[in-house]
Amino acid sequence: MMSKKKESMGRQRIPMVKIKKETHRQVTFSKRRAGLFKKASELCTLCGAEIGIIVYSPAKKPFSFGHPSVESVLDRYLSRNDLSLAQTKKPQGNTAGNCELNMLLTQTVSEVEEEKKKGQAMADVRKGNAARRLVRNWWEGPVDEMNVVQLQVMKCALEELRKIVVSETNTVPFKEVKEDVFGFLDTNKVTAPSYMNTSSGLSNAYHFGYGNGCF
Amino acid sequence: MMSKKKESMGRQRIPMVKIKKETHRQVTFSKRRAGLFKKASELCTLCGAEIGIIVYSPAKKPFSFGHPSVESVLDRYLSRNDLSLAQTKKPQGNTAGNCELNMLLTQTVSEVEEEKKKGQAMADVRKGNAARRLVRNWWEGPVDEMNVVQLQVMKCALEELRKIVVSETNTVPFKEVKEDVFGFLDTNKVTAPSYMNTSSGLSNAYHFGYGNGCF
DNA sequence: AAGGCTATTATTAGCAT
DNA sequence: AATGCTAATAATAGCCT
Repeated sequence: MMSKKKESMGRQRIPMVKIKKETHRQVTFSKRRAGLFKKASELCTLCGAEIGIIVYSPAKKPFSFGHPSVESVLDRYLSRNDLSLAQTKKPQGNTAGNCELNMLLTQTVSEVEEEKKKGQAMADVRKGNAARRLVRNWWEGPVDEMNVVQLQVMKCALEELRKIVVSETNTVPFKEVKEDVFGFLDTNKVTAPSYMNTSSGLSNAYHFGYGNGCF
Repeated sequence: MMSKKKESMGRQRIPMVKIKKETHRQVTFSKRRAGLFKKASELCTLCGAEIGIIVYSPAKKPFSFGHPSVESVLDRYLSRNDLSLAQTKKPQGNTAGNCELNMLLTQTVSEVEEEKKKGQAMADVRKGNAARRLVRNWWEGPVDEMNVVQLQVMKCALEELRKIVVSETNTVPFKEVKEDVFGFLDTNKVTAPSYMNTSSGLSNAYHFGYGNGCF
């Protein structure tokens, strides 16, 4: 009598490696992309978060999700409200400061690595800064190209920054930071450190790198 | 013998609305953010996708995920390096241009609508320009959202401006200085990289809006 | 390729630490 | 705030249509 053994074999566990079969990969991409966006949507609703997601399919087609809009989120991210280094760091006290510095350095290293790969060292040499910025502002240019007013403002900003640096330095044990930061160079991760917070030079976001073993 | 009824009541279904309890919301945010990033990571691995995610917590803290890096993905998105645009649309010739214009207008309208909702008409009125720039800077936001450092810098800048107004108007081409330094009072001058000028609704990504009913 | 359909695996809500 | 636990819900792999 008809107990067909199984209507389907149901969900099967799959190995976390790139799916080889082209068609299969495409299907999985569509389904999981939808799932990802749904998760994002729920996070927005439940927690009042603002999220921007950009996905490039294996075929290089772009997909995006945004709340309240992709632009508003990118906007905020790119304009680095982060002279706010202070804002995010302050509340935590020194342990957090340690972590934050660690993240900042880690991210910088990551950026450097990527820039090297892309062979775009040119733009960086000018500043003696390996990490190129997506968004450039007048104060990022050569000092000798600034006008008097800009220089004044810059001076003021630097003084404020110095205050922060000094106070941070007093509370953060450098040795520990150094170890933490360079520790990840030992791993063979290509793109990013493990599931760790990193603060990018571009807006001090807590950044989460990609990696198969990370999750 | 003590079969404790339940070790836990297990996962409970929760309504898809903003979680009211602050602490609870924070916990959920952390857990689900991790889940979201994991999903993204898996999508990268399984399908070879490139993904950039930016999340702002309810407390406005930024978090990001990126593969190969947030910057590379945003960069591509913003500059519309995406081949799909050129590939699928270019061949069409002027119909494509038409489409692009349409998208630009649509995007602009969306932005205006959003600005209105957010009650930030100010920035637009100031310019008498409906189309807001993608990239904004911290000093363009409400003063009460600035942190101490930002306020200090802003104060400096304003003082410099005052000096100019008071004593240098006659000798210094005010207009020029103003545009250079206080570009933040006129976003036209600030920051926008060349590729931002290009029209179109910001890359023709397939976009998925936020909404409870969407998923 | 885009939607259903389960049987399974994966994620996570509520608690406890 | 972060981690561990467990029962329950949610996502989805493999098939079909």
